[in-house]
Amino acid sequence: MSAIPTTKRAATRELILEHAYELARREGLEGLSIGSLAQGVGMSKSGVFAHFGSREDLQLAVLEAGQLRFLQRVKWPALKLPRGLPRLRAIVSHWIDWSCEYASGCVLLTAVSEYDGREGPLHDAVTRQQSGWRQEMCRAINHAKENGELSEDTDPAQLAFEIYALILGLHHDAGLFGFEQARQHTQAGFERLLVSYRPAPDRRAAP
Amino acid sequence: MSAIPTTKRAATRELILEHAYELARREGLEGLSIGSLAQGVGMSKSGVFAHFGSREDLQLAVLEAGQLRFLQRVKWPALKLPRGLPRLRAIVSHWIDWSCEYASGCVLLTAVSEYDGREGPLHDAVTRQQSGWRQEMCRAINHAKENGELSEDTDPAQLAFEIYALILGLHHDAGLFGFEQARQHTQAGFERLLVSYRPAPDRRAAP
DNA sequence: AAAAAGAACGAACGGTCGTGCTATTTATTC
DNA sequence: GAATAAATAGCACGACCGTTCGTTCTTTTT
Repeated sequence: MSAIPTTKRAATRELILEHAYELARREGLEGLSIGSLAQGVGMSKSGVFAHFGSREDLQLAVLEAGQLRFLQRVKWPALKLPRGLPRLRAIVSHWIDWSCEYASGCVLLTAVSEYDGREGPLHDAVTRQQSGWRQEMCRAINHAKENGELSEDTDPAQLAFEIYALILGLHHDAGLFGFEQARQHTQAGFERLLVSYRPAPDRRAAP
Repeated sequence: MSAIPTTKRAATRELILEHAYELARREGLEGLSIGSLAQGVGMSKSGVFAHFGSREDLQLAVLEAGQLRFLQRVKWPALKLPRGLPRLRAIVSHWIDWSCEYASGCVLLTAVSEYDGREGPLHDAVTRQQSGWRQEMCRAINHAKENGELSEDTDPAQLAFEIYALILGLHHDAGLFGFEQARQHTQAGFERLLVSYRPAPDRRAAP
């Protein structure tokens, strides 16, 4: 999944992070405890602890691991498609798949609500992560706009917000009311957005 | 804020719940600890504890208190307006105000992400709460539809989902990127939704 | 084979948690 | 004002938390 570990140390660190990521998906980064993590990987608490200088560093590492997974599941495959609407559609499509992969518990999203009110390294990391991704969404939207696939007066930040909102709705509803319905609402909402932002047809060419 | 307490017991219970609600807004229902709550109200842990048979019952009480506050801030004022689009607009407007009231930390929303993966009384209460509110949204949308203020092929559940998603986006962005921008995006998104669901104009009357 | 380095263990610390118990104080009722 | 009931305090328990420290076992280097 990532680079081949060179040292034994890096290998077990990777193993720990894998378990930690799964644990954090269920319990959140705040609910991630070293004790249960150690039990999960079959090590002692201190053995796990030694790989990260502190719990906070462990949480930061898990956050980063989560971002890596997200990017390689959502962003990278979309980069193969041409800029503009196809790539934007791919991003949203992969994003929906990613969100549906497991019923509930996206580490990155949970981290937002866990740390947006506090301060510290984790808050900073989450903020950096989120604004970075939002920026990428804006870029993808801008490409589509430049291609003439979205209306000229499209506000990229506004559309990015609306897309993000749909994904949040997906997470919300999937956990509460079930998957399929949530997925359909999200997809329908996205299509509706695209219609809403569709460029005005050329006056002369209207059917 | 609520009914006048008759007994001393009910009075201090109310007082505790007020503090607990504020605490849960910052820490979530899972982060709500009896120790810090007791310190907040100036009582002993056991004194506070005695008012609720268990921590779980305390959490349930806080959840209910949160819902009461939400309804009387968002729903009840909107009931004064006529059914249909005016009332729907009022609901969303009050909802946005409610969401912006404090930077971050809506007990009801936080509770969703805290309990949608687990099971137990809290999960059940949250689910009941959320599906109840969604149903109310659908009813308000249906009124507007019956008034001819929304397109005849409006899917109430779909629109309710999209409105809810916008509010989730508001919470998300407000905590991360600041209030004003988030509020504007939310309001603009809602207006865009209304345009998108506007009923088709009478063929003969088009300007 | 001897020596140095690295990784994991196990026990323990101080702290906080929720939750029972038993007093003691406070309010209500006669 | 005394008697009774309710409300709160105080204390202790066991569990879990993150963290530290010294030891042991394994691996690599000399």
